[in-house]
Amino acid sequence: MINYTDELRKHNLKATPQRLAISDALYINGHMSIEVLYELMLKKFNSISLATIYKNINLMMENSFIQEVKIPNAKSVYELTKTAHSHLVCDSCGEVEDITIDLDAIIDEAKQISSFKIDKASLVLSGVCKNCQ
Amino acid sequence: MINYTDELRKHNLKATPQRLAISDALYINGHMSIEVLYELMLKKFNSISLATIYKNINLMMENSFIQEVKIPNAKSVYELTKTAHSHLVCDSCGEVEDITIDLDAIIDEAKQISSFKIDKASLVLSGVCKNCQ
DNA sequence: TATTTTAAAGATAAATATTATCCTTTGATA
DNA sequence: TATCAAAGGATAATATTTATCTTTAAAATA
Repeated sequence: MINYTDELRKHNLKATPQRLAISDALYINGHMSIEVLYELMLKKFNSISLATIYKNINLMMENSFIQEVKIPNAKSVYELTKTAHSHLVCDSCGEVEDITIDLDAIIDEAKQISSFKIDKASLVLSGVCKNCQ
Repeated sequence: MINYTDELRKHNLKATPQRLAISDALYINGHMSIEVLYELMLKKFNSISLATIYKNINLMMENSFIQEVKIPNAKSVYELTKTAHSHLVCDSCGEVEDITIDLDAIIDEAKQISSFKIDKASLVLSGVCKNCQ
């Protein structure tokens, strides 16, 4: 188990017990929706407020400690910020997995055929996971 | 100007004036949020209900007549369904543009390194558009 | 370590966004 | 043109997210 105290502070976030628990939950589960995260946090802090979840998620995003992953036909999930990567989503069970694919060639191609200055690529691949096949 | 009557019917959607107007608006504007679409439709039908917008957007999505585009840090926009393509988003003005890039190589790579059965790829590139540079 | 300061937590109200319901109207088919 | 299922409008009900206010606690500092 990692202690996220320093990591939070590096992102200008006070290391409160609630934030440490959110960090742990995201570390363990990888990707969580607001709803699921709230349910889980309620087990640890029986009086945690939903507003606390929202405030922390928003602040953690502003400070780049976590990131939102928008998924086709599903609610957003959140993950700890790590090196750039893409996502795999199971259309059957909803499971979200990280996958690292080099998108440089794609980005270069896009730069050539468009007039945009491109600096980020977000790729979500949908399909059926091993378990659901 | 295209007449979407037949196109709607092909997707099992009755061709009502409201739906024809929504189709036209999406054809002309390319990508629109619920909010902007509603504002625009109000100019044409001064008593159109917001519920009508939602009901139609949802039904049109179910029937694959339109598609939702989820964008990082912004509200979803909707577009008429066309052949598979990716999107470019301007972080400055929010403009969304279509871009066609072959993602087959990427999908093949993902298939090899994961245990998922992959059937769809959704790519959103972010940057700064010509106008905002 | 005690004190002070500032920010976060909790409770809850308010604001937004989305969906459901019910009645009226209308598009599509015969 | 008559019929009927479906769509529209009005609006209530839910769901989601944000704001406000008071209390509590993290972290800086004396």
